[in-house]
Amino acid sequence: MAYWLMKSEPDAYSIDDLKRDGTEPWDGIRNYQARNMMRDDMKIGDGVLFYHSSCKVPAVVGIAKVASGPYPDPTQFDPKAKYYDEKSTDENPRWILVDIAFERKLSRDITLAELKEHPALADFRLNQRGNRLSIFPVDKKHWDLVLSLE
DNA sequence: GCCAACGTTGGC
DNA sequence: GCCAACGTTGGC
Repeated sequence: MAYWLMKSEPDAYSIDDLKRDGTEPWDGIRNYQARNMMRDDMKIGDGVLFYHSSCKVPAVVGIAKVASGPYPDPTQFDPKAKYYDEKSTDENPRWILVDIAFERKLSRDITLAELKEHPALADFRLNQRGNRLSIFPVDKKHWDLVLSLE
């Protein structure tokens, strides 16, 4: 079983939204590296740290899991959707996603500031400069460490 | 709102 | 294939 971190802006889609919905197609990802991970590497049951980005207090706020295999992001085919891609076709879809299922909220938010303070997390991807990727793999040791702070 | 990082686009 | 311009992400 592998572990991942997925970012979401809480104004757009928060951990409470995922709790309400239960399962959510992770649409709107328009970055090839992130797409490739969803398409090739994420397996049903993998653990996901749910992270709130671009907000007042960036933090890991919950745990989710991968809930489907890869399939085409439907928003790429909808001309009215924000994520419409005119170059994408049914035969050759460009954007692939997986479903994410709510598991639980953390008993408290683990803030980015707190993660940065932890010496053993210096090589955690979230703490590194220029980290813009919205999905990335998490080492088990980092997964365990982050959750040990809860 | 600023700025650093970095991905994408398009001219050549 | 190079690289400048531009757009986006995301912390602060």
